[in-house]
Amino acid sequence: MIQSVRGTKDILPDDIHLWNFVEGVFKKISSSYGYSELRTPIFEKTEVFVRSIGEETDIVNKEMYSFLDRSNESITLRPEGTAPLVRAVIQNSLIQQSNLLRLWYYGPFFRYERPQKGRQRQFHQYGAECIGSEFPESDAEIISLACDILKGIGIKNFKVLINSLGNNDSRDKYREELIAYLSNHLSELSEDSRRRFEKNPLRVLDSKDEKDIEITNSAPSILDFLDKESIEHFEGVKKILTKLDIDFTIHPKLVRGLDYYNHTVFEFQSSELGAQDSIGGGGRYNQLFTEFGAKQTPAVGFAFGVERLIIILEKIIEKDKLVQKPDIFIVSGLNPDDDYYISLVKKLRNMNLKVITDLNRRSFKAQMKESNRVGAKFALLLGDDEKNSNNITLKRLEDGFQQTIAFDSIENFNFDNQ
RNA sequence: GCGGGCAUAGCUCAGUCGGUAGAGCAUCAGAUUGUGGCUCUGAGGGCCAUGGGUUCAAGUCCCAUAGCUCGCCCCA
Repeated sequence: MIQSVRGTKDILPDDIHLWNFVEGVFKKISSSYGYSELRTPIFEKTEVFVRSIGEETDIVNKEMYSFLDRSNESITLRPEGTAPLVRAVIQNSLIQQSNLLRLWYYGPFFRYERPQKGRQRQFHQYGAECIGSEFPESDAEIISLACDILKGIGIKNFKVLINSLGNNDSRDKYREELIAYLSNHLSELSEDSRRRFEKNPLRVLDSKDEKDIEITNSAPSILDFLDKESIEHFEGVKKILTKLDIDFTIHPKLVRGLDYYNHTVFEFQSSELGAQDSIGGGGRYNQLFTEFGAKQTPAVGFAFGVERLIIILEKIIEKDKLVQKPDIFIVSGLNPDDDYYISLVKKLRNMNLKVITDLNRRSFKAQMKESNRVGAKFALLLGDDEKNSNNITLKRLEDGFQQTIAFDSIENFNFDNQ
């Protein structure tokens, strides 16, 4: 049997309702915050990601789906959304047209990783970016938007972790101090963390190894290295979040995987997910535009892993509630090409009712069963009797109540309030 | 890229000491002609993941390959 590619999944009719629901929440909440959707292509020149994400990151080194196209250009299936969006903003001069952009995106992304729960090779992200403000109120707006989406989906048990990496000066100073501290404990660190130490020392801070945690607990804290500007920014964010009643935890060891973050970084976690407990995260990236050769432009944004949201949603909602049941199942003894039958179906569909008919010429009884199985509100019984008297028979399946209605007065029948 | 586990009907799973497959649910059909759910009766449905090996004999034991899954790494 031919199978789908490893790490990819079909979203079946049974599950699509969950996706439609979540996607509806994305649209509704984004719109209520004044965010507009921006769709970028699913692939980009490889350069877009190498420049922005950082050459030393695992994403770029071993997780990208890159290939040479027929004109020998290196192309990459997008592994994340911020870089393409920034590319699009610059290329289309959007920031020149308006000095503040509120944008969101949603779609599939690709990383060549070992699949596990909540992690696939083709996965989906929703993200929002606020571009053009350096002030803490924009950080707060983004975090608030994210929280409202989670609430809109019905997810209540999530944690908001925040931290500040400070501006470049603060971050560099801290990096040096951290390296100095860790060098003294190198031999005690796990193998993984020694490797991180070489490539990206900040990442040692979120090791899961017990011994590493012990060591980094005594390491200098980034928060002690923030300069005046960085402190003011961080305090501003915290103040607004508090006033918005957003319950956050300051987590000085939170650093994010992508190189382009500075100042505020944050992450949303849920305990429902096992090891992949992060449902989303983001932060401020004031330098990213300059990486693309554009004028420095302050920005802040975040992304959710939609598969992870769906996993949680499945646990807290009854799928049935999202399914639109048919209004009418037509149980017919007439020929499938009978004029009376066809004009009836046409009429009902024109009334915007969800109408299902039998296509397998099955027995009257089997059609009744089917109407029950699909959860239709009414079975509409149709045969020679009805045809000859220009009537229909409607049976309410919930309680079996049956009534006869004239064909010409169907428009006046209220199918909802029955 | 590195470890552990799993695989039998559409689904959830049995399958003894190695002797060529079972249940429940679902599906379909009947239980006096055009009336569902409950009940009863019956039916269909399996290359036992794939490929090798051991054996008189393999769903069962061994190896390999894909896949899924749980961790690590990484990240959303």
